[in-house]
Parts: sequence; structure tokens; C-alpha cells
Amino acid sequence: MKKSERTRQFIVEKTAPIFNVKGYAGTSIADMTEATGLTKGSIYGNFANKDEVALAAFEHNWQRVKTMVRVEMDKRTTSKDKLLALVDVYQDLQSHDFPQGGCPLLNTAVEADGTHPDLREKAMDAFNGWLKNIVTVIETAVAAGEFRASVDAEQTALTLIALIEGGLMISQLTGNVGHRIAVMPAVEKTILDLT
Amino acid sequence: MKKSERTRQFIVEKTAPIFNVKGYAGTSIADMTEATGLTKGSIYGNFANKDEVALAAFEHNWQRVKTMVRVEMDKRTTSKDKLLALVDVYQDLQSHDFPQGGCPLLNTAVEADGTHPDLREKAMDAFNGWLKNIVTVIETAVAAGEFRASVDAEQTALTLIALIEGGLMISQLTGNVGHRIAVMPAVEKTILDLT
DNA sequence: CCAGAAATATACCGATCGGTATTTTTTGTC
DNA sequence: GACAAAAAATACCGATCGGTATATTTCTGG
Repeated sequence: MKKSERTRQFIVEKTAPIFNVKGYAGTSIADMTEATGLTKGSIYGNFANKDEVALAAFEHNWQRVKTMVRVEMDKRTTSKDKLLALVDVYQDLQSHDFPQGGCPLLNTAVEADGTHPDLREKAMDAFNGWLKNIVTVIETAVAAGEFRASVDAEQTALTLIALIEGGLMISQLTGNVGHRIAVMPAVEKTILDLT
Repeated sequence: MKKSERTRQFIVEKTAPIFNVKGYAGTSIADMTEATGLTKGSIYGNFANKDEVALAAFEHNWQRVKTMVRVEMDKRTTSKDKLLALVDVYQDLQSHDFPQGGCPLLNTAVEADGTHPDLREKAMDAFNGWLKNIVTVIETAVAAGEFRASVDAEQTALTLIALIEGGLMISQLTGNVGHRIAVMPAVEKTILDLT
């Protein structure tokens, strides 16, 4: 790996948590130099501008979340169990290494709409990927007769994501993890109702 | 009403949408002078600083949402119907005047945690008020025998709020109102399951 | 070990940031 | 309509913003 690529990754790793906590507008170049120990010149030698770092940081943060969920899903065999992996993961976030500052999708979606088109695009891609993943699992189960034929895959997937993201928002606001956990029975119920 | 109070309210009304769209960090004093047609001196003559305007703006935005929901709730008599008012309101946001930029609670909760303590406090108050409102409705219904005695009021209320806010986040991100509407059957189902 | 390239650091740019002191204009009252 | 008080506008402040041009250091291949 070239030096510049290592530095790029180093910058992304160090700044990703900051972007996820302070947001795009709230994170300054000074924050980035402080977090990395590098100088402005070095950062701008590896990235065109702040936007490019922010986009890479989001990608990095989201990759962590995706991996977290996928690892747990891949342990399961049935579609129902795969979906229930969501409950296990989001019920106990501290044992999985969830990014500091909360869900990157939630954070970026809320800040980016309207004001930061490219960030929004990235967030939309992330969301669509997640949505498609759940939809595919559900449709596979419907085709295999594991779930009822009357199940609306997209509606169900949207409901699951909304519940999870809403729960994350609430628990992050109140600082009460119980508020997130309290939403998980509804996630579980929604999944169990599919059979 | 004194002139200064009218100006204060004028500033709040004009800047509230901006704060709700661009966020706290993303809104500058220049944005505020442009939106109001007033000068910096005039704004600082009526508010101590940007924070104070932001707090008042959030309060104003949230008041609108609260009123929107309360008006619809007050039309209903039974507890079930009162809760179902949430479905009607959030199913058809454009007929009710929902603030531009999306849910102020969602926006503020996501931006404020950690970085802006006083804004977060205001958002927490808003959330707790909403939560308590729903909890009270449910508990009243349980006491009256309208809902099952086994109903967990707080858990249900958290689920409803999570669903709604999650749906708002998704639809705002994708620009697809259908994504919000698709979540509403789950809200309705959660409420109907209480009887 | 030396030269050229690659990477990082230094020094600086204009613009904008939030905020304030002062002056001008407007308002309400007798 | 004079006059004081209140409100709004002007002019300015240092700090920080994102970004760049240039100098210095570090790495790499012969």
C-alpha cells in the first residue's frame, strides 16, 4: 500500500468519529488536524477538500455498522432468524462496536437533506442498500413459504428500519439505553408476525 | 404588546424555518439578517446571542407540531381514536402545516446531543412532553378498561414515537412521502393491538 | 549515498464567523 | 412638536473559517 493511501485511511479513521458526533457543518479543519496530529497541508495533500473527507468518513462509519449487522446475520440460517439478528444487534449495541455519536445514517440523513447534496446521496445509497437487504431476505422467505404470501416486503422493511432508527434517535437524545431496548419488542413482533 | 416583543417574535418566525433546515451550526447571523431584512445590531438588540434565537426558534417550531397533533386529538373522544389521530396527522402532513425542514424534534435531537447542551435540553423537554402525553392517554384507557390491563404504556408510547420519527427521517432522506405513509399501518396496528 | 519524487509542514490568503460599541432613526408622551 | 427613551442601523473587532502556494522533510530506486 502506498504511503498516501495509508495516510488517507489514517485521516478517515481519526476524523470519522468527529464527523459523526459534531456533524459536517460542526466539524472544522482545525478539528481534523487536532485529531490526526497532521497539518492542514498534509490533509489537503491527500483530500481535495473537507467534503471529500466527510464523504469518506461517512462511508467508513457506515461500513462499520453494515459489518456489525452482516456478521450477526451470517450466523443465522432461516430468514426469520436473519431478521431477528437486527434485534440482537440493536438490543446490545455496546458489545458490538457501534460508532461513537450514534447511527451515521440517521445523523447524515438529518443534516444533509437539502443543504449537502453529495452527502445526502451517500446517505441515500446507504439506506437503499439496507432496505434492499431486508426486502430481499423477506422476499426469499415468502418465495420459500417461510413467510406468509400476503406479506408486503418493502412496507415491513421500512417499518423495521423506522423502528430501529427512531429508537436510536430517542435513546441518543435522552441518554437512556432503555428507551432503545423498549422499542425492540416491536421489532421482534413485526418479524414474528410474518410467519 | 411592546415593539421589542413584536420584533422578537418576527425574528423567531422568520428564522425558525432556517434553523430547522440548516441546523444550528449551519445557520449564520448573516442568514438571519437576510431572512428578516433586519441588521445585526437589531437582532442583537433583541437577543443576547445566536443560541437564544436558536432556542426560541426550536420552541416555535415545536409548538407548531404540538398544536397540529393536539387539534386533531381534541376532535376525538375515545383513547383509541385519540391515538389514531397520530396516524391521520402523519399520514397527511401537507394538509396540516408541518414545519419546513422536517420534524424539529428529530432535527434538534440529532444535531444537539453532546455538542449543544441547552438545545438538547429543550429537545428532551419536547420529547418528554410528547411521551408523557401518549403515556397518559394509554394509562387512562387502561384504567377505564378500554385497553388491556397488560399494556405497557411507556413501551407502547416509545414504539409509536420511534415509528413516526423513523418514518419521518426516511421519507425526508429519500424525498419519498410513500416511505412515511408505508410506516403508518404499523402505527395503526400498534394502537389497535392495545384493545 | 545521492537524486528525484512524494509527502508533509509552514506561512499565508480573503472571506466569513459571532459579537460589540457607537451612532442614527424611530417611537411614544406630554 | 419638543424631547427622552427605545430601537435599529452602521461600523468595526479579533478569531476562525476553508483553502492554497511554497518551502521543507521524508521516502524510494538506482
